[in-house]
Amino acid sequence: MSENKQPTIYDVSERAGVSLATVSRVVNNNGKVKEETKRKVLKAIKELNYRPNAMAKGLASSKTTMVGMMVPDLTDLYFAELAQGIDAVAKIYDYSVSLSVSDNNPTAGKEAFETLMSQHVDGIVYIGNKTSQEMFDLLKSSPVPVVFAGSVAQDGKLPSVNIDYVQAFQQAGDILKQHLSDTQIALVDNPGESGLSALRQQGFLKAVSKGKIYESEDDYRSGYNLAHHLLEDGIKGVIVGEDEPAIGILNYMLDNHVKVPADFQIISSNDTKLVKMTRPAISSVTQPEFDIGAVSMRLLTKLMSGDPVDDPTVILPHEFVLKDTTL
Amino acid sequence: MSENKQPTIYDVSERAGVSLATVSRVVNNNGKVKEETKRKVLKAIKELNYRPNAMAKGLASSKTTMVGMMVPDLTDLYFAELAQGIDAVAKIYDYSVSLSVSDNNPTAGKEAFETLMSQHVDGIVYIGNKTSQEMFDLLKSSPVPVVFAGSVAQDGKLPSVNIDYVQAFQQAGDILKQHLSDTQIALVDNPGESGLSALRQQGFLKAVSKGKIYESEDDYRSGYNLAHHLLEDGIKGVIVGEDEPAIGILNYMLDNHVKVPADFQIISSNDTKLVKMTRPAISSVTQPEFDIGAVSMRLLTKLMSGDPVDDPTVILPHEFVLKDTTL
DNA sequence: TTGTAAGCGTTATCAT
DNA sequence: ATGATAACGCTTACAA
Repeated sequence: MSENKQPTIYDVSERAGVSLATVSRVVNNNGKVKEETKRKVLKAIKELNYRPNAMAKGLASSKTTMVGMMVPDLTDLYFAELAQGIDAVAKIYDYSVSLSVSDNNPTAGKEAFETLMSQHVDGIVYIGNKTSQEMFDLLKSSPVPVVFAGSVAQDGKLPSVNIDYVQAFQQAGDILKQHLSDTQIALVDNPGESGLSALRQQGFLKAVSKGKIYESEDDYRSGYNLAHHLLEDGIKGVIVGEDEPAIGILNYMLDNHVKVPADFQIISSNDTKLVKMTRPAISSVTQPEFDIGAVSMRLLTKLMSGDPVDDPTVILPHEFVLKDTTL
Repeated sequence: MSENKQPTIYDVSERAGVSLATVSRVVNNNGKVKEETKRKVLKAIKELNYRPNAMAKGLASSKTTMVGMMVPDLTDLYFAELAQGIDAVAKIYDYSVSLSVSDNNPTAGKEAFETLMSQHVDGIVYIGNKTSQEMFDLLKSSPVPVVFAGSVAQDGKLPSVNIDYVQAFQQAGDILKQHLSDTQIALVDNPGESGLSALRQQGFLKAVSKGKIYESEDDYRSGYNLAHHLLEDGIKGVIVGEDEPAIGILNYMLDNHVKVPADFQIISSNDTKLVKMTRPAISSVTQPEFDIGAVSMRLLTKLMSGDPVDDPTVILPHEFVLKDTTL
C-alpha cells in the first residue's frame, strides 16, 4: 500500500511540455492533436502511470460512465445470470457498474435509488420482481434512462428486455395438456412479480382455460411446502414461474414417493443451471438470461447517448428443453 | 425522465440564507451549528430535495465512500452469497459498491483493478479463486486497503476472512475414514484456487495420509466428467472443494446406478443452497458465507478508517451437516 | 457559530 | 493545433 499520490493531468502536461487541454485531448481522443505531440503525451502518461480521476472527470463533464444495477437478490441464479450479462456489456462500453442489492425491500430500494442518484450514474439497469408501485414511480421519475431487465414496468411501456412469457406459458400449458386434463394442471407463480406474472398467467390460461393458479414465493421452501396442497387438489402437473420452488415441489414428490413424471409432471421456466442438477432433471422453458442482461445494457447505452431506438421493449426468443419431469 | 437539473449546495445555502460552509456542516453533521440554523438548512434541503453530489464530494475530500468488489463469477452461488454479505454491511456503513466481475481472466482482473483505481474507491473486497501471481502483486500495490473474502493471499498475511480449511478437511477425512480405508478416499479440488486448495489438501492429508487427490474445475460438468475415473480407481468416497462438481459427481453416480451413499460417499464444502436441493441431499461442511462477506466488509471499514485491527486474518467457525451422501 | 475563499482534477469555451 | 481559464459542486482551513 504505497502512499505516493496519483499523478494528475497536470503532472502529465508538465512532463510532456504541453498544456492541460492538450493532454485532455489525447486522453479522450478528441480534438486535433499533432501526431508528434500525441506521442510525447502518451509517453509521459505511460511513464507516470497516469490514470484520469473519474470523479474530476465526472464533475467537469457531467458524465460518469457509471451505471447503476439494481437487483433484489444475487443468490437467485436467474438474477445472477442477468447480472453477468449486464456486467459483460458494461465492460465493453467502458461503463463501470454500481451495484445495489435492493432485497425486495421498498425502503432499501428507495435508498439504493437515491444513492445512485447522488452518484450521478448515467443510467440504470433494473432487475426486479415484487416491484412496488412506489418504486415504479421513483424509477419513472429518474433523470437518467432506466431499462428493466427480465421484468416489465406495470404500464408495460418502459424500456425492457424479456422473453415472450405469454407464448412460453401457453406452450408449456399445451405440453402438459398432452397427457392431462385442464383441471389436473396448475400454474405456480409469485404474483408479486412486476408485470411478469400477469403475462405468465395470461399465457397459461390461454392453453389451460380451467387451470388452477397457486401462489408461492421464489424460494425452495415455498415450493416444498406448497406441494402437498397440489396433491390434495388432484393436480398432476404444474408449470412453475421460478426454478427454486420448482425444485422444492420436485423434492417433495420424491421424498413422498410420488413418481415423477409418471404421476406428477413439472415444467419450470427460469432455466438457471439448477434445472440440470436435479434428478430427474427438470423440463423447462429455455431462456437466454445472459443475453437478456447483455441486451438490456446495450439498450441502455443507446438510450444514454441519445441514439435512436426502434422499439424499447425487446423480446428475445425462448425454447423448451423437455427433460425428465415431463412425459 | 424530467430534466430540471439537480439542486446544488449553493441552492440550498441561498434558500436557507446561510453560507455554503454551513450547509456542508449540517449535511455532514460535523462542526458546530446552532439548532435553529440547522433546522432552516434541513428544511431547505427537504424542500429542494437536495442530494449531495458524490463526485464533487469525492473530489474535494478525497474520500469516495465507495468500495470495489471484485468477484470472478456471480453465478457461483458461493461467491454470490459472499457478495450479499459484503453488500449488506456496505449499506450499513454507507458505502456504495462498485462491482467488477473479473471472470478469472488475468487481463480482465487487471482492468477491473485499474478501473477501481481511477474511481478512487476507498477500499477493495477481493473474492477470487485462481488468482494469478500478477494479480496478487497488483493487489499488494494497492494504495487503499484490500480484504480477501473467502480466499487468502499466497503469502497468507494479507487481511482475509475464511473458515479453518485445514481443520474442516481433516474432519471431513475422518468422517469418511469411519467406513473406508485411506486408499478408497479422495480429495477433488481446483488447485488453481488461491492458497485455499493448499490448506484443504493439507487438512485432507492429515486425516487420510495415503489419500489420492484429483483436480477438477469449479463447474458441474467437470465433476460429472471426472466421476468415472474415481470409480475406475476404486475410490469409494470423495471430499469435494466446490458444490457444483460435487453435484456432478453425485449425478454421474445416480445416472450409472451406483448407490449413494452405500457404494459411494460424498462430502462437499461450500454449503451453498445447492446442497439442499439434490436427492440424496449432499453432506457438507457448513460455512457462514454471508458472514464471511459481512465480516470482510466490516474489516475493510476498519482498515479504511485507520482503526486498529487486532488480527487481520480472521477465521470464522464451520460445522458439518451430514445428510444423505454419507453413511 | 458562521462566512470567505482556496483548492480537488477534469472538461470545455475562447483565444491565439 | 495548442493554450488560458472559467466552470463543475463540494470540503476545509482560516477569518470574522
